[in-house]
Amino acid sequence: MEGTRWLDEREDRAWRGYRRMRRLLDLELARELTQDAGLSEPDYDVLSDLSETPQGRLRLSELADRMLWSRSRLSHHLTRMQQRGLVTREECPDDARGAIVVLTPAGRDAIEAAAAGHVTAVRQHFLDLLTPAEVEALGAFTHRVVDHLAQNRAPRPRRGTEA
Amino acid sequence: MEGTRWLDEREDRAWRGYRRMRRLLDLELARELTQDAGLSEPDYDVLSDLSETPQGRLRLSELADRMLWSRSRLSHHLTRMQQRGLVTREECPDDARGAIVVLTPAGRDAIEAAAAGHVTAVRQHFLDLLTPAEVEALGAFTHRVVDHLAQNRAPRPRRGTEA
DNA sequence: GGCGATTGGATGACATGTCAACCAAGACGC
DNA sequence: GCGTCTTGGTTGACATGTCATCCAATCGCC
Repeated sequence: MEGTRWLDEREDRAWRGYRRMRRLLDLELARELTQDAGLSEPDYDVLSDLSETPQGRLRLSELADRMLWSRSRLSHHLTRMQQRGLVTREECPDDARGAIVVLTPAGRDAIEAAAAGHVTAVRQHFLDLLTPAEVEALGAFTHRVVDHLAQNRAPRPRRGTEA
Repeated sequence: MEGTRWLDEREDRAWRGYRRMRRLLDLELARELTQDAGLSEPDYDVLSDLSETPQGRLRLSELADRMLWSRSRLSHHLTRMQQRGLVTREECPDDARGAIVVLTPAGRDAIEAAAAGHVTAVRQHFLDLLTPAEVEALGAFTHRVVDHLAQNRAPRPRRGTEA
């Protein structure tokens, strides 16, 4: 790795700022979330994704893909959430191997109780500190990066010829 | 929480993009780092922060503060890194309670071997996908957010009258 | 319709992170 | 100097995440 292009001052500032912001924002959002709603960020994400579907139900693997989680992680996490009464598992009619994750009424209550406060926190500590142009730019470049990264990865449900 | 201002389309796009980018970028950077250098991201961060000091040595608490880690987390992690020979602990001359974390030659080698590849990956999957104006904007708003978040938190080394 | 390959999901062992004690040493008031 | 309060760091118990493995059900192909 001889001809490495190191980061210039501007890039270094951006990269460090990004990472520090991430960390602080995570800490703060997680703190408020547990305090106000008794949920962790992963909890919130699961409930949020579920609640965005019409019936509050999703195949486990579908949910895992949306969240970019491994099936294993999700399965473990669901077991814990299930014990708290936030979700349940149902059998899948069309594929007997499959599991359907279902939002319980308690889970629905939990996310509805948490959502407003969480969005407010996201605004207060992040979005509202940005100018409209910055928000626009953020949307633009994050999606560009996502598209780029989504390519290398997961050559769609296909033969595993990669790498 | 009646009058919640929910996210408009632009904000929602930015927020989702941000979170998805984070996740994908983490996965990819961590993947390359372990593969090419046998280090996790936390490992890399510890080594990187240490190597930025003139002597490759830092008080444990100072390092923890820089990284925004709890002392406990750092202590555990150092124990593991120490077992791999990447760092050592020394007694602190001016404060007998204190511990000084020291980069070993092997640790120095490890970070030097990893750095170029990591920076290249950061460029390839992130910075180089942004226009100079976007990099500039990223540096600007992340630091703004960091400053904001740093305020609520940690009322400096002072009496603990908070909250 | 039967057999090997793949897939969906669960599980156990292990790595990592958090939280709440704990302990020794410094700081401070007297 | 000596109680008491705080601080720096470690530790153990526990929560969470990862990885490899396993099993049953589906798929493909004949």
